Amino acid sequence: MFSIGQLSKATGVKVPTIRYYEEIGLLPQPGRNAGNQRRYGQDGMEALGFIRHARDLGFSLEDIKVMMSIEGQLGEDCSEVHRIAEAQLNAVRARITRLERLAGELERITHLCGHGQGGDCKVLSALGDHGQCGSDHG
Amino acid sequence: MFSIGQLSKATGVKVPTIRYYEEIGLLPQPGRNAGNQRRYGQDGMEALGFIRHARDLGFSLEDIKVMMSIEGQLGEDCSEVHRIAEAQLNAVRARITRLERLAGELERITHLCGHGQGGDCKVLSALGDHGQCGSDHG
DNA sequence: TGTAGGGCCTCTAGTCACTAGAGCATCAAG
DNA sequence: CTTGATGCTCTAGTGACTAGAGGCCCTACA
Repeated sequence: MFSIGQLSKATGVKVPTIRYYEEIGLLPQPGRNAGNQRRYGQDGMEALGFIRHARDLGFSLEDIKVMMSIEGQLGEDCSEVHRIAEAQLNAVRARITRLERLAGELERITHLCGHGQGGDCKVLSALGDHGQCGSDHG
Repeated sequence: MFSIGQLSKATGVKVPTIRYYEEIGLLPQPGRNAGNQRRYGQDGMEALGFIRHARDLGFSLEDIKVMMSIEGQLGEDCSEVHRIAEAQLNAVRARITRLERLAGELERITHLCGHGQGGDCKVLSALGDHGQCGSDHG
């Protein structure tokens, strides 16, 4: 039996975040001790570990809710989980592509700058004028 | 002179977003016509273009506010803008690195799956157990 | 047994960058 | 003169938390 603070330390999820997950129905309500404090068992630990890992992988809480509702069902239907995971993979890949273009553009922009020697700042004008961009980000 | 709708179409920034930028002091308050409707000139167009471009590059509105306050000052001090842009570049690069690790992990996870033929779902167990991860994401 | 301090409780409100909707006024075209 | 699009303000909602107030509880130590 862990207190919320012990659970927090063990999983790296902050105490108010754990309570928030409970509030939105992502974590089941744990038992309470005589003084109305939350007491978690191994299952609570595992559920929170699942959420934490999935959040690290960029899944939304909504996606996680769906996956958790599927988990533990008789003859778990993997196809929905698979669909969610693949959608997430595609989203991540798209984000990478976009960010790489942005990095290129930012690199170009920062190299324009003479580091504050005064005069007009090319960084600012580059930011102000999309037409100067090498690539078609955004 | 443009209406807010024309400005929106020209820049691709939605009408409520333009009003929001004005509300938080990012865009100067434009003039109004007899019927209290906003009327923008070329300067408004340019300011919004600057914001839009910088947002596309991932700058926060706070960063943009600083950059805009620097812009137009006598002997613009480029160093602050440069610092912001470089910090932004570093942040973008870090995000790319992280996302690449996530993509690898997601790829690994989705490939575990037999597409819903029943039985226990390895995607779910992979998500539940960080120890299964190949890399040290998150 | 008393007490000090941490941890825990609920509740409200704030964050960022918008987005949606209500309910009304105004504008431009026919 | 009417109609429908566009505009106005205001409030509230989004996601995923985070911060703070004001109080209760638990544990360790004297």
